[in-house]
Amino acid sequence: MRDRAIPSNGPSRAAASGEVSPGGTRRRAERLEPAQRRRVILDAALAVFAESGFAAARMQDVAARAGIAKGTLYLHFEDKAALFEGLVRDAVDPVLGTMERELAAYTGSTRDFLTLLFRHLAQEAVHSPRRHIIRLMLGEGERFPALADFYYREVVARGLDLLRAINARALQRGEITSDAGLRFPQLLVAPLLVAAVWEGLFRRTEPLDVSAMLDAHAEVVLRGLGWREP
Amino acid sequence: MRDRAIPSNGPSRAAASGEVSPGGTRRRAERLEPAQRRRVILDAALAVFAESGFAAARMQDVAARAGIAKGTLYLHFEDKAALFEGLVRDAVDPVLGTMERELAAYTGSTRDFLTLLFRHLAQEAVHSPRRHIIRLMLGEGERFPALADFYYREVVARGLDLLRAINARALQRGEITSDAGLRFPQLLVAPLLVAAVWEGLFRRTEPLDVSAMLDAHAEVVLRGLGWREP
Amino acid sequence: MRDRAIPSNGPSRAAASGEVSPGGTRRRAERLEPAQRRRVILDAALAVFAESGFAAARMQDVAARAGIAKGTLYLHFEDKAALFEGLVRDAVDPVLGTMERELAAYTGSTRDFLTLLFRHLAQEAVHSPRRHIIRLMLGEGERFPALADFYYREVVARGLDLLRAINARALQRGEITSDAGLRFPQLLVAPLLVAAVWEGLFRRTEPLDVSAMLDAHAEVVLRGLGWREP
Amino acid sequence: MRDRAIPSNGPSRAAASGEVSPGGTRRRAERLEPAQRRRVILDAALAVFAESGFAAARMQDVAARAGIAKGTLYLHFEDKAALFEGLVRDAVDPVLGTMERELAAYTGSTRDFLTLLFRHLAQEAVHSPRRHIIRLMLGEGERFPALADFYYREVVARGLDLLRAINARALQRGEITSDAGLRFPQLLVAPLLVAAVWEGLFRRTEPLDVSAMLDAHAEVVLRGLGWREP
DNA sequence: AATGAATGAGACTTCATTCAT
DNA sequence: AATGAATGAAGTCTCATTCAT
Repeated sequence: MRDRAIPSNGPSRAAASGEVSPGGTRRRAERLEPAQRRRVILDAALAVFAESGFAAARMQDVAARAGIAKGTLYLHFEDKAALFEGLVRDAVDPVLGTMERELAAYTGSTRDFLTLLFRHLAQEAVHSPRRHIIRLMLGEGERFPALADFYYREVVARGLDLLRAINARALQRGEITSDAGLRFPQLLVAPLLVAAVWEGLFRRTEPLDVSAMLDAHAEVVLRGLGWREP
Repeated sequence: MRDRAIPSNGPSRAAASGEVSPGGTRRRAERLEPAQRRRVILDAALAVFAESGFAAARMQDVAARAGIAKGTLYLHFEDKAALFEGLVRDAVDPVLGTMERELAAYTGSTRDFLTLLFRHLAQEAVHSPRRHIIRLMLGEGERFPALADFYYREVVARGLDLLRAINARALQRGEITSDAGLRFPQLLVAPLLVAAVWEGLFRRTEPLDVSAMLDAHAEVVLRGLGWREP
Repeated sequence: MRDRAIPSNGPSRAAASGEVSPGGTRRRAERLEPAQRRRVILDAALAVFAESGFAAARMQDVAARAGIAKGTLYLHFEDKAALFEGLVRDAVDPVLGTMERELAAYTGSTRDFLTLLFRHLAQEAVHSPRRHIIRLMLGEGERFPALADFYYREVVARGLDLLRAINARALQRGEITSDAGLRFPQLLVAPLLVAAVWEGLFRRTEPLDVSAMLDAHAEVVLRGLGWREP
Repeated sequence: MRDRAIPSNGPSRAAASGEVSPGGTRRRAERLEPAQRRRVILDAALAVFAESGFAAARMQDVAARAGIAKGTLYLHFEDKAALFEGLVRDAVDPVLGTMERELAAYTGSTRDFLTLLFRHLAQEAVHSPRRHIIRLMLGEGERFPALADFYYREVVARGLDLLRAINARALQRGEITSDAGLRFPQLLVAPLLVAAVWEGLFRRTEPLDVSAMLDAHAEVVLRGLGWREP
């Protein structure tokens, strides 16, 4: 067995009798708009890659979960790596764009905006189905440099830019005094990474109240940046 | 079909007799104490698993890097999963124990101790060869729940306890006023996780000055906790 | 270590494109109905297992003899053991059913019926391709208890029941006087086992005239059971 | 796994933790007379080969059961095949020699001698540790032609000769009238083969009263050969 | 477009055999 | 002589990918 140290709980393959009966009962899947079919496949792929990681994920399982035949996958994606890339690229989310636009329009206090942002990002990093993307990047990113680059550009850099903009405005408005968040915007989102990782690894052992932690973080970091009620 | 009444799958004569085949001159590795051999294997395994992740790592590569034959691996580890577990378990480090003892003996300011701690942990998480362990846990941990548990107990829980102790003492001494770090010690180490991940994924795209970031973090978080020079 | 981010282990281009490599011209086998393919595989498996026994048989050889690739075997049988079981189960033959029906319809003398039965069984045990099944069961049966059970139920028990019925009828008709064959029907077929084994082991050293032996057996055993011409 | 369809109940190899600790506690075995050591090894080998057949038997298990190290085996036997051959050759038993001598000296009735012979052979074929040799020959004989020859010469031919001698004398004495046993002495021992096989395969499913069967056989076959109380 | 049987490279693991101690 | 760590060929089984239908 290749690597089934922890057996996946996907569809079991072993007929009890040891005889394998090929030719399942699946009917020919109905023709779908390519874009819709792509959507279905990517959703299935996210689930399977999230459960197994890249190398251990089986194309067969992706196909099964998408309700199509193995061969059909290859009509939409060149190969497994392309599917993985497609998955990550596709999951890059409108959240950032939304927040960028909201920031531009926002007139309220930075404290409130930050609270809003954390809530959005926690949603994204801890509860959305896309939360798995983060773990996948952590685990496989080093072996997909092009993908890490892409992810950096599309997600990380934009996110950090957004945070810098927030900091810059807060400084300019006199809400905070420290430029630490301008120099290292990572400090503002670091707890989100902790939350994402924790949910993946230690949730069962020791649950974490993510919201409370993020509230505490907001409080600490704002005070730490020299927050002064405007 | 060739006669297989007397199969011979022992070491090939050519290899055994010391002939040199072009491109592969490996001799029989010298006999080693089991503990030493184990050490050699684990070092090799760390390198290979770090580079490839669990599923994509090849036992063959581990063996080659350890300078031994494939079969020898299995004299020391039941299978690939056991090797991986052995790797993680073995890498649990004295750093925490050291810091725990140092904290007990430390009489200086919490600020200084925190600075010291960050420097130690950054060393561990960003520069030590064991830094890969963190990424491996991030990537594979969900598929090795027993290992995640172990890692939680031996590393995470102890680390968080240490941080709680630091916070409690600082509060008691009147150095800080907020109990946020007592409730969520994760906030103190979150940037270390960021650093570890960044080095793995984005180092090439956008280097990060980890020391400077950690200094900024210390400054922000201490102020955020209500730091007052004692 | 070579880059394995995008491993390729699909069919090699050379093979897929129909190039001919010297010494191995195998083309992709034509698609077959699962039942037909199964038949082909089992025939090949019988040959290979018969030649080598279970442990020494190679799946590769079964595949080659079936004219398919290794992997195809596993589309039809879970593993090697399942293939072996399928082989034995499948070989359970209509001979017994036929004889059971013939006995019910037979009105001639028991002597004649027994002669007929021996001829049939000798065919089965010494000349049919299924003769190997017997030796396989002898050699491997102890390591496949479920299979031994199955074989007992489907072949041995039914065969002995048939022999008991023959004995009972002969007694009732007054053709014989001894109930030894009723109590130990095994005695009637024991020479068939000898024949099967002899052909496998000593044929080359010392050929055995199976027909003559069975004729002698019929003569001796009938007289021994108290045969009296009806 | 090579073929562990039915796991041997030999010493388990899997440490629960997955870590393998080489360097057992076995002390260096005391020096033994080569002949004695050979004896110990062959006894161990019989047990292991009987349980697993040739291909699936492990030299390691033989060594362990003999209480010696793997390497030591090779001081006494060239290789695995030689060990197997040694096993079979060595197990050729004095029973035949004894019976040959007893026949020469025997003055009683053939019926009594036959009863005695059956009892001896049943002991050999069903209860002695050497009973496994028969199954081994059945299972592996075809792949060890030299061994099958040897076995034929040393056991089968001699046994059949003995039976022919018995028949010849009985005919000459007028105890029987048929020469069927002279032409096919196999008929006399066929039930022993059945007994040996039955014990190996069907004992658990359906026990067989071997003694009673052999008594019935003696009765039937003697009567069948035209037995007349002398 | 969709299917899924067929393919075969390759990974893990086993174990007969060797040989330095 | 005895040992057992070391070796590596070989075997089973997996699964990404292809292609005839």
